[in-house]
Amino acid sequence: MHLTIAASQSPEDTELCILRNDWNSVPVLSGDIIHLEGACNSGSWIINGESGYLILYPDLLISGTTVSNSIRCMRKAVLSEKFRSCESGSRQMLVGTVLHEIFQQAITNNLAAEKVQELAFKIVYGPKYLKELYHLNLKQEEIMQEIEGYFPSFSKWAEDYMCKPSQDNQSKMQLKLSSGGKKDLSCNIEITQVLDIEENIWSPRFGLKGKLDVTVGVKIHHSSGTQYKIMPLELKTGKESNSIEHRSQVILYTLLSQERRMDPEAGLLLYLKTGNMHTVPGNRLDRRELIKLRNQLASYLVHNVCKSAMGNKQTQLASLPPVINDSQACKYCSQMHNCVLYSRAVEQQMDDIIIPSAMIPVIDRETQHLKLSHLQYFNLWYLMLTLELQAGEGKKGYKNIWMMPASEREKSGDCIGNMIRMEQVQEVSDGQYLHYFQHKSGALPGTNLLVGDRVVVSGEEKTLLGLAAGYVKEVNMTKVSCLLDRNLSKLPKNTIFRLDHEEGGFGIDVPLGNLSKLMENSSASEKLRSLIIDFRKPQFIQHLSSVLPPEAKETVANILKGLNKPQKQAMKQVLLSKDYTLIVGMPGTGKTTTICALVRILYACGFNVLLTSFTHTAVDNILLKLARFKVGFLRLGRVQKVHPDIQKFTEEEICRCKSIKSVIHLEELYNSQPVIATTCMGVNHPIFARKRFDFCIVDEASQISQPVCLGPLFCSQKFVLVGDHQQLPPLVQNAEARDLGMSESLFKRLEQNKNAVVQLTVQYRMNSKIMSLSNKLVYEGKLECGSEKVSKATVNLPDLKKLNLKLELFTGSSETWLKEVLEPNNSVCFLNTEKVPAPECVEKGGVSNVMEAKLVVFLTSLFIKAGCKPSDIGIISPYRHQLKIITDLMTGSYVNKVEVNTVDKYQGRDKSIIVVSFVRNNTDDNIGTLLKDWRRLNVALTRAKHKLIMLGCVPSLCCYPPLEKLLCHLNSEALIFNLPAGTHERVFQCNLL
DNA sequence: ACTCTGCTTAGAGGA
Repeated sequence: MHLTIAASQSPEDTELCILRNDWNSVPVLSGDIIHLEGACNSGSWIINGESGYLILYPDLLISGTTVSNSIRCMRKAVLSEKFRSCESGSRQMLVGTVLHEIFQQAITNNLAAEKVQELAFKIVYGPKYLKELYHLNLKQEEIMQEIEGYFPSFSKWAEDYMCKPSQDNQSKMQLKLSSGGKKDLSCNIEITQVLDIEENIWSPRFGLKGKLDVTVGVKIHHSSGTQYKIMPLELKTGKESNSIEHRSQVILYTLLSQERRMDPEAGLLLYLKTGNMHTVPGNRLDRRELIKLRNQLASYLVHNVCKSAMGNKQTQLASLPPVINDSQACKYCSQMHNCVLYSRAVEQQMDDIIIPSAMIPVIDRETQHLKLSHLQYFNLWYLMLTLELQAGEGKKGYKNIWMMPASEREKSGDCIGNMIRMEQVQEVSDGQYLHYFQHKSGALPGTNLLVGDRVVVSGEEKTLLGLAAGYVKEVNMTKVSCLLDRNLSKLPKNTIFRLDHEEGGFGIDVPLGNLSKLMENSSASEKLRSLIIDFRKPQFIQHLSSVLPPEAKETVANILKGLNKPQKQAMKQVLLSKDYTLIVGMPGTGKTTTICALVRILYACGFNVLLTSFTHTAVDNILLKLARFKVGFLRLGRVQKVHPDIQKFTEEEICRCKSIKSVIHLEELYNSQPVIATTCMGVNHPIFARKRFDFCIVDEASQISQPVCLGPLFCSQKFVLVGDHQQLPPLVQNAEARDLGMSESLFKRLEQNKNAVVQLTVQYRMNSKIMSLSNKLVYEGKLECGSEKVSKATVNLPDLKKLNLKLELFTGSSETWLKEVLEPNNSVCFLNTEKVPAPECVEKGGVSNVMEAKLVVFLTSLFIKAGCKPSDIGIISPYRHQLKIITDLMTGSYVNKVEVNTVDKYQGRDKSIIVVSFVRNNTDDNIGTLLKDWRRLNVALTRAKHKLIMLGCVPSLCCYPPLEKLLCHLNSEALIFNLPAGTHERVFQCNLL
């Protein structure tokens, strides 16, 4: 096969690459990116059996284990990459992990029998593995007992291979390195140095990544002489199989090692059960076959969708590697469920799929519990998630770490280069090392890096890629501190580092895992399938008396006293539900209060509750309120992301304070509270593998995509979704996925079952004039004010008179609109910028409107002058760019305490005064999609309590149907004020006040 | 046609 290749974009600079022997099976297509290893002679490369490698999509790093697992079944290897969360651990795996750690620590410190015993005790009875032990329902004693059997082999191995071993102890080691003597195979191996533990290597050269158990310095004594090599040492705790898979893993590590140092030419494979060690030469032949395997894997992982043949250009899911014909291997396969599911739901819809005949009955049997509707649901959501993942991958900069120099990446704020390590590295807890970094030249460059962000630490030198990963603990003007997973203190003092912000790296793991779980043959999944996919009518019981325990009646009655009518109705509906309830929380109707009351009532009735939402903020919002009552709760999730006042309720903090070190105590903690709170993504926590809940409450459910929302529902009898589909839906980036319906939340989907819906209509936020806008446009008049006080409330501007006098002095009577805008009784006004003029500016990545921004800042400053607290004012706009301009205008002035944010971010929040900048202003039909969404407009209109001021160009905005409706209404109410031409010029003068 | 939040993520072993 001949390839025309180019190292640059210019078409003249081409070379020829000839693929010989079976290299021509590489699934390479025109336009693909490849990396070549080998020699180039006068513009042509020859890759054949003897020399050269072709690496397909080298920037896709595939792990060593994934490649070696693909030897037996490539389909499984691909599925395991996609359905990561479906790979649940086992007792043997945990034993393996623990033994790895013991050996790794022992080999670096001391392999003496009593020291190993001591170390093992410390590790097994320490806090590190408690969660996994709980997950598997194992006792620490069991693990201890099992691992003790390995220790004699540790000593045996140490005697055989460390500290000048005698020849006779070793059972005939054989190893020949190309760089060594002639036919001298038998040798004696001596480990002289332990250089690293769990060394993390990313190799964009071979398209591989991996973590090396141990990196050792080895002396190879042949009769003809001695050689020294730095080699990977791979540990295995299972049967001494010396299998192809194990050996392949080591061979791949010999490739990875080349990223950091000379070719080791071989690696070592140590079976800890027996203490026997095998040499694994990194032969050209084996390396070549493994790289070809990796290329195939890469091709499958990259091409996960294809355009349908039907000419309608619709994207559809691509087929996976074929099903293998080995029912024995499939019997125990951890991906069996996903394998047959994909075959039935996706591949059997295609024409050209061949399945080994022996496997057909297996696939049928394993999927017989699924109806066509279920398979279609799986297919559609898998496709949409895949499309959306691709949209995200375009932006995420994980490969930028090696593709872009730090200096260039710094410009986007996602990287800081030229860093040096300072002070000591502190081991905060096991596997967490606190590092301090300082810029070589003193001050840090501007950066987006925030506390709690994920970072990857690399050396600026190419050989030190991906040294460690962790979280930012602190950033200030001169230094950054990070909690990293590896201790970097052994590197030379003058090593120069770069810290890269790891964005987006998170895939579609959780939603895909949930989707897979929904298709399982279990009663919980079956119930959810019938409710969610087949729209089975939710059931309700008749009488409260059967759920309400007599002893709880008084408490419940007391809680109900504090609620309004629709809220009470919601409580009743939830208690009566057998399946689910949907609570529509219209703006300002006290969703948080309602959820809080609901939790208290459920607790009083003796139920346990799982409380979730998509974001940490939403979860903590409820907990902040709940903390005032006598309902105990446990908050799961990373402390850094949790609200400071809630941190003391997190698992991590409690475990730290009580220094919990036994599974029994951990289990006690998990069972101690009636309420568990976490984000929807947190459902992979071990607690959910064992605990069941009576109710699950999901807040902001209308903003969560279906497969994500599904997660917490599996471990609960009944669920309550709280949301408002008239507000913003889940964010979907990929247009095709959006068109296929990906932004439909579970809340929206289930809302068609009217009998499950309760609406909260009494609101306490907006005064009647502001409320009436969204009441007219969206809620069909259902909203009502909670009280006369709410209805009549206006903004408090103590210094308004003084300000008005000053304004008159400066502007005379020319700006009458100004007085109207400031007047507290004018709760709603729209300022038409048509005549000003205030044109928009469309740049790549955003839309903005400087003139509008200036007006916004001017108005804001007037309100502050009139005596309004900056924290009572909010500025919102649909466009991020506009916010940036507004913020920049305000920096350094007294206005800068005002919160400026997007409409999307303001959902769920409110302020006394809200200023909305609509931005759009052009004469051509250039229309964005943001303003076409009436839900976004609804959110914008319902954030203000007392005063809502909108700015925009009326004729331009009339292109957007939702805004046209709004403007028409405002016009009929005479709430639109036309700004006279040249307003801005006079505005500048006023700004000098 | 620009709205953004979730995440320890390579390997632990079994047939």
